[in-house]
Amino acid sequence: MKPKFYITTSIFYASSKPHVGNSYEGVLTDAIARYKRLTGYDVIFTTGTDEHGQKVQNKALENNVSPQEYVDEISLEVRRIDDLLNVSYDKFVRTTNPNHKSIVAKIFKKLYNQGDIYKGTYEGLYCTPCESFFTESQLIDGKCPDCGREVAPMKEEAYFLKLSKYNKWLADYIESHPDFILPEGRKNEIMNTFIKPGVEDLCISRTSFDWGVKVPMDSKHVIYVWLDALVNYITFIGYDPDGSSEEFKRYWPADVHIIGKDILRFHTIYWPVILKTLDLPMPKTIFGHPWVLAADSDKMSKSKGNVLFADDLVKIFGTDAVRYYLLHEIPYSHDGNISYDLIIERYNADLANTLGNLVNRTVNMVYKYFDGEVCTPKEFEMLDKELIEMSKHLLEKVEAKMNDFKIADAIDEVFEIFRRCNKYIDETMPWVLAKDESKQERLKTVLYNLLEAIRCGAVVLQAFLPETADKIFKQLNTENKSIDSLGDFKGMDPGIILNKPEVLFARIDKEEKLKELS
RNA sequence: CGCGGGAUGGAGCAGUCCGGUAGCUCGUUGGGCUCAUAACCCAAAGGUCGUUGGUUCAAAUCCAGCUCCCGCAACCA
Repeated sequence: MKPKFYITTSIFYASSKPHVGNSYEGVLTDAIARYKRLTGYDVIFTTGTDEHGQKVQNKALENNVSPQEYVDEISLEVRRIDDLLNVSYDKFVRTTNPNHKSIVAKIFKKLYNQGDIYKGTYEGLYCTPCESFFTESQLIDGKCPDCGREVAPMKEEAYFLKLSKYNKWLADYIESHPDFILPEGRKNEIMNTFIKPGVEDLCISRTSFDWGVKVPMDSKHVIYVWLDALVNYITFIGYDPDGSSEEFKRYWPADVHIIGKDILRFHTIYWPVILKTLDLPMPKTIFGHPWVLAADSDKMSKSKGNVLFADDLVKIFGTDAVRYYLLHEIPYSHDGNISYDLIIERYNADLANTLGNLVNRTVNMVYKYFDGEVCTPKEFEMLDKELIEMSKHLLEKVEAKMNDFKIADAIDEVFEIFRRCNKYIDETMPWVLAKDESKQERLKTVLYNLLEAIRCGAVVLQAFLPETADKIFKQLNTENKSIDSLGDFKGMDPGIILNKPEVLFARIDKEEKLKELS
């Protein structure tokens, strides 16, 4: 039986359309999921939308639609963009799902019954017209930040999760599991900022709005959205306090939650405590990825007018170009930039020149010299060794990078092969061999080596640029796409006729394109 | 003194833990080649590694101070 691998994105908060920075998470997670499938894992990959809460309710009101109609639309949009990016999720979860809601209520009740949730009083500064509590630090000139009116101290009944009780346990757990929070810098941040100072009990009910899961037996309270959202990781694979599904038993705990660095706190403090109270094992890793910022290193925001949307980028550059940019150009642990200018640079240099042109010139030569036929290689030389060895050992290099979540470096290992191929062509000069009748066998071997090296690269590329990998296989006219075919450098079958060369990535005239886009 | 991250040739990054010729991709310039998408290959120019001081035979790397940038410090998710 295949080993299992459960991977998730966070679920996107359905208050507005996701920009390319938000979509990044899906692509990043998808690359890992595809890689794991490719390397023999039984993968389950979930993503989705988080649809309750005050902000959603307000947005719906602004748009004159019901909250449900509002989230239906956003959720559909999120899924449409994920699909456009070839994000290969197995389940698209939505927190408005009835089963999910009923399990959330059950969980709440269970924790209440066992004393991990208790009824207490919330004290804060309250603005009556706005029906909202604020903290001291949120106030503007001591007044309500929304309407500017006076606020008054108020008390209200509320439910709390006993975080404080688990503070020590959590600190120990994080310290003794170095891979629990990655990258390491994030772990330190969480420990120093929140856990070492000590966490207070968390208020997990709200009364100022009603778009959410009702607290069982106390229906004027709505369950805090984060509790609702976090448990999606277990409810959608069949967790039930009264008896979980086989699926749940097989896949939980998650192998990795891929989330944005901004919500690390919720995933590394609240989530582990919730799991602990449910007596469930912890996810193996929580990976906090960086942000994708606009070119000037600014956060994308409507007011700044620097928002890029993934679907627009796909229209202009194609799915794999966008995937490539996101996967290869965003650094491992700190924020990266994106702009038309930068995308075009990467597109031309890596996708069009290094990869596209390589495939094109190689297939062309096979046509020109042997009518497209793949010939049996018979005359190897020392010169071939480096290329062959690189191809044979590609997987182990990629594997090492992937295990550290260094996706960009993993892709680069693949492109290293393509760069080596281009160099190999110069070294062997097939066009010179072609003119010499006595060098035909050598020429066949050179071309075979090139085709096979490209095929090896394409096999791994399936994890990152699935569409492009398929196009390459099609030109090579091979179905030999499995990871097992990488070991012996014999994956191309002699005798087959390649398909006619097709341009994978047409070069973009940068000036012209930028002009067109502005 | 709130906590943390960052500052490396024109751009984006690696190297910093375990001091010892500053590396990669791109861009620029020159050359080569002609199978190919003005592509590919080779070479060169370009950095006193934010700043000041310290330790050392030797510091991008260790230590201390300083400057600038960015996150976090919300009962919004």
